[in-house]
Amino acid sequence: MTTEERIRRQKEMVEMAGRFYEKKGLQPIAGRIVGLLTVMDKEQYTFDEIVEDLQISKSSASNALRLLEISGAIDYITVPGDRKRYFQLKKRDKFALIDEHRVTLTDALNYLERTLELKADKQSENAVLIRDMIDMLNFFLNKFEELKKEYISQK
Amino acid sequence: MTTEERIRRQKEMVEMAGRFYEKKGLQPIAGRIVGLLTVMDKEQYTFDEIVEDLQISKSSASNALRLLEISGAIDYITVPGDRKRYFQLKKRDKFALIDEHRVTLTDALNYLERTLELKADKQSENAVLIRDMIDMLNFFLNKFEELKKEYISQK
DNA sequence: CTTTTAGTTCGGTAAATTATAAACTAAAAA
DNA sequence: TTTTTAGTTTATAATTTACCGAACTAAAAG
Repeated sequence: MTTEERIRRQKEMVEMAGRFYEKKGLQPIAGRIVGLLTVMDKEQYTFDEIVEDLQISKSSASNALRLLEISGAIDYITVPGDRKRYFQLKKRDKFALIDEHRVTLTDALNYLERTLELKADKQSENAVLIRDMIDMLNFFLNKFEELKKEYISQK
Repeated sequence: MTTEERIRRQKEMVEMAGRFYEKKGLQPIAGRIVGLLTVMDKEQYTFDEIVEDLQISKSSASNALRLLEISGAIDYITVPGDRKRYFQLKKRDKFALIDEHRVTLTDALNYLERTLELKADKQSENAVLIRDMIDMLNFFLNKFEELKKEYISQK
């Protein structure tokens, strides 16, 4: 693969990544920024480079960058004697992705438990289904921690 | 807890459930409908009951119900000699919730694999992080199936 | 044949979201 | 001191989403 070919494909991938992050609730421009910082070989981008590469306005960039920093997706470094910020993907624990899912499942578990409590007839079809799901969620959530340990020790 | 107290709390719970499903991408009214069918003791609702209970227009109800049926969240039964549809939560496999997460994680895995392939320097910080995440996702996704089997056999 | 029932479809609108341009600011450079 | 840099803020435009009312329809009931 030539360098130009690689860069072309990477730019396509930034778009795909953007849509991927949009589905997770990011606004389009924020998604593209995360895509850019994840997919391209360059790992630090200045404000102006982001504006230029994604062809967006400075205000959109400013807004999205602020949001992404608050939410912990990105951060930036500075170099002494250089006023620019160099934005980069926040180096997260590799378990972060899995842990997010664990949180979502825990939320679901809480919602289902509170719902079951309020059922007049705990033997109704829905109540039984809810109880089954609660039971299964508990099983999986407990195993999560075990799996993490197993994974770490195996390395 | 008196019956009125229970119903009052259940109605509060329908709101909470609605917001819960909104976060999953459902529009507000669709979320409330799923909440209603999940939380309340009544397990089948007619079109008019939904319109009445949630205080929404017929068109909003029609729209949301169509969407929810297409997406497989609800279905309805009919009774011979009765033109009404009785909407209910689709009785899904209790693993459905877990399986959805598996699909999401698989999507993430694909995205990361395609991204890693395009990296010029596979030893760059991001590339190494991406490889670690891919490795861990593979580990967890494989264990998922094992866990399902373990859960089923233990019952 | 007319009326009622059980919704569906269409057109419009209000509200929310997303993005922009332009004015502004604080710090550094000239 | 003036100018430039590196953004931020503000006001607004454009787009999208969510919802409603009203007209409509197909089947059943009267």
